[in-house]
Amino acid sequence: MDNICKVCGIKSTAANLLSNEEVEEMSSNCALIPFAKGEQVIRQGVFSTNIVYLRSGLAKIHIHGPYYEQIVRIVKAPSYMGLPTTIGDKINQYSVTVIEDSEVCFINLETFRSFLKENTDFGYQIMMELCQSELELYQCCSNRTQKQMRGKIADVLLDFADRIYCSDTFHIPITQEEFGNLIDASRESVSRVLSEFEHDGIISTDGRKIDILNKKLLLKIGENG
Amino acid sequence: MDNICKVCGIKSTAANLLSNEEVEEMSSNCALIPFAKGEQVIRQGVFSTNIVYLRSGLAKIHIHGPYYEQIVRIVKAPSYMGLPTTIGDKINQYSVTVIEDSEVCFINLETFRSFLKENTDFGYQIMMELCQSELELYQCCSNRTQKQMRGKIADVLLDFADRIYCSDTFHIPITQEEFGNLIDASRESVSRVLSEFEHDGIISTDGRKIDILNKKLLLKIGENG
DNA sequence: GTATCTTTGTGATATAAATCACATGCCTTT
DNA sequence: AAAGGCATGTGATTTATATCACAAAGATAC
Repeated sequence: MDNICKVCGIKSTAANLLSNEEVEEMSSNCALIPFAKGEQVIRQGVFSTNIVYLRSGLAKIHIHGPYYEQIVRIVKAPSYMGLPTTIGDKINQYSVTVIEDSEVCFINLETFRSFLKENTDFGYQIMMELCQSELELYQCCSNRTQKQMRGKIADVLLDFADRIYCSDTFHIPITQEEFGNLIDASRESVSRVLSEFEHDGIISTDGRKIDILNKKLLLKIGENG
Repeated sequence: MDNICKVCGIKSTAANLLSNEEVEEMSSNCALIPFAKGEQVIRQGVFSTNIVYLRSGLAKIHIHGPYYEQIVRIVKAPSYMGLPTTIGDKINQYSVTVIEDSEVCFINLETFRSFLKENTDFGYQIMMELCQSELELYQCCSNRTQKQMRGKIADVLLDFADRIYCSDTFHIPITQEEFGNLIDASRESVSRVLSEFEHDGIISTDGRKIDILNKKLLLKIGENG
């Protein structure tokens, strides 16, 4: 059996705390699988059977709402996906779908659990990551509801530029419909505000391609709601 | 030194997994303090220095938003408060204020950390609780934005009845202004919908006292948004 | 017990954003 | 290359809810 995890250059911070024997054990209980844009990795409502690690690519976390499928957030690799729903609850409480071609590692849940129980450094690191993502959710909660559309759209554009693509020129990886579901707005409103931003010289667009021209103003719009 | 934690009848599930020696150590590094309604236990923006355990009472978790202080959720004792912001980040990312007279245990952070590192059962249990609260936040996120006022108000009333007070008759522990901040609505709208519910015979009110008369209908309003 | 502040109730008006409607553009499939 | 389907742009209209305004009722302080 080849020890694929050992040679993997993009292991998680937690996995780097595992011993050689543990890495080997992980390797034997882990599968690296390519996912094409649009394929679903975790499905809300079904049993969770594996830990999911997004090795490369980009994914959206989404959840059934009363009216539409709400996109809660967009996660960039490398990152575990859905830890709380996998280790905390038997049934997935939300879905994860890849929005760019990605690589996903499926790690056997029992193997992962045994690391948690036996390697306290590993457990501690995973716990820190859970804490971090919970804190981000709190932020999410208050921004989502108090800001108005222009502010929320500005925030998302800045998030793409700064966190996801690390460039002021990028390609929006979701449709305007999904963009709306991410910020709780209608597709039409997203389109209108984007046009408005372009008209005001804040961005330039070419299809899904976005160029941020006046970042300072965009930041200000984001702050003021 | 008296071992107050040993005789405490409402220890957390995690604390019940500690050894006698550990309980004794916790006892020596822990203070039980009464809090009066309205007093703040955790303040956003300052250093976190202790683990906070709400032993009895009721508290609200709130966070600065761009326009108002958003109440994220209401937590009933017994429960740890603000674990992610205490162990995950040095600076509190949100505030916790007691909304009924309560008892709070402050546990030394380093003591708690040492339990996490040395007692894997304890650590595992804390991790499960973190997972659980993160999942609740996801739910929060989608309900908060997709439902309209009547639905959100119905949900909160049902939550008070079923989770918080376990009775269809109860006293609302927050002002209508705060009620609004919890569901992202204006104070006036809350007042209006409550009047409406009373007029429709769904609830009866006497000041802050609420009696749920038609729970089935309330559930339906909550579901339909 | 009176005065002051806070909380609540309710009408009138304003407004952000949804919805509806339809045109246009773009990708994919054959 | 044509056809069909999905994604986008933009105007007109509707609607839920905020905001404004003020009165009444409770709570708290003096």
